Amino acid sequence: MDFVGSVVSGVAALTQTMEDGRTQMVGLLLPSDFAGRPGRDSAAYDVVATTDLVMCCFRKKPFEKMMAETPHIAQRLLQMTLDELDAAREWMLVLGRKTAREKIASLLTIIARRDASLQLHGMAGTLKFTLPLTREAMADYLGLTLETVSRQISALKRDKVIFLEGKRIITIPNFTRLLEEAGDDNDGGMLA
Amino acid sequence: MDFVGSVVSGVAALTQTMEDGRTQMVGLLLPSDFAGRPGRDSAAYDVVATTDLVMCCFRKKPFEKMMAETPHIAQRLLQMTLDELDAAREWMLVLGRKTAREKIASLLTIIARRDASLQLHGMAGTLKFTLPLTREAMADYLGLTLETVSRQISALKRDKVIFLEGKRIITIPNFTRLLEEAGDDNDGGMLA
DNA sequence: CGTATTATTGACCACTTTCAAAGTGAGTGG
DNA sequence: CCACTCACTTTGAAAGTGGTCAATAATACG
Repeated sequence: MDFVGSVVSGVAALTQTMEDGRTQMVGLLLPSDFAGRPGRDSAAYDVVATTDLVMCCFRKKPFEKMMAETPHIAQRLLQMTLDELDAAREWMLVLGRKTAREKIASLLTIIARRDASLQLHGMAGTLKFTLPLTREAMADYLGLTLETVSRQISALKRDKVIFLEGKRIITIPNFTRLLEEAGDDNDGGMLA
Repeated sequence: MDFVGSVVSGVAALTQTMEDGRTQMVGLLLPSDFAGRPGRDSAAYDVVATTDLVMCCFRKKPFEKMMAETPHIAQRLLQMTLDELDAAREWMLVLGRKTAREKIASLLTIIARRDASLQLHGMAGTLKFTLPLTREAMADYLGLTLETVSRQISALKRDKVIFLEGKRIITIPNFTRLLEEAGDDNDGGMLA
């Protein structure tokens, strides 16, 4: 990886894989997210696009030079890295302590929020968005099997927490209900 | 949290807790680790000492001032944060995809490595160290119950991967064997 | 259309959890 | 000094969640 850059549209995944093939997604790059590690040469993870993807890239060397010259940029980058760290740690709670159903609900919550902020509309009323991940990618993100993902999505549909059009388009009639299902009773004041 | 600082001796844990009491450790602060988030006021997690703890602290305000004036420090901090991010992501693989036995072995691996680098000896031959965590703290780190932790430690002992003196002092006769048990067949060149 | 990929569903099984009981050990006070 | 207590740990049996294997269905694509 000789580049750094940020996602313009589409979705990419950072994944780690064990020798026997078990894989875990360790980061999800949605539009506006930054990728790459200034000051590092090692590519610690695999980065794979899960949809068509447009990124805005810079060669790493000039970018690092700019960083050294502009303290403000290093500061900004530190803030973004701290945000990523927060996201990773929140995800550790999901992976370690939530049930399969809660995991699915948590993922939908994240995607819904990101989509809402991108579309510049709030979280009130019904939300509708396209899942940018296959069931398998969701499973890799959640530490589940794709069968379990499928079953839990069916269960959430049966319980009317979500509605599906086709396999990818999801409607959420009541976001608060989804948050409850995620075990995140607290809505974090994001209902704005 | 009006301080930042680094651990001199002892161990502290960063934990996140759900309303119903389920808790997940999201970071382990061992000697030489840094704690605190320059530029942030929110304390996103609980920080609890799990042993007697000595830290070297700075008030956050003057520290941030120093950071703004000394670009080198911001750079260093970014590197440390990237390291933490790597550690968090490695842990996501553990939480999401490893079995209980592999999880225990992975944790022992980390503690053994940290202890070795602190004691300034390599990973060859037999290693011996004190577990700085209760079974419950280990369970919270690994996303398991304390009973499962206890059972798996007993199993590793039965299989002679580890030896115990009392409940806290662990001897590892063959580190490579432990790595295999952790599912990390690759030793990362740390055998030095 | 036919083939390949992705998704759903079912039956069965394994691993981890839950609930419960008993064991260990350090520290305290009689 | 010993018995008592409390926290921590170990162990067992039963139950449950998610995994595995397998068949079927839906969708995309040539």
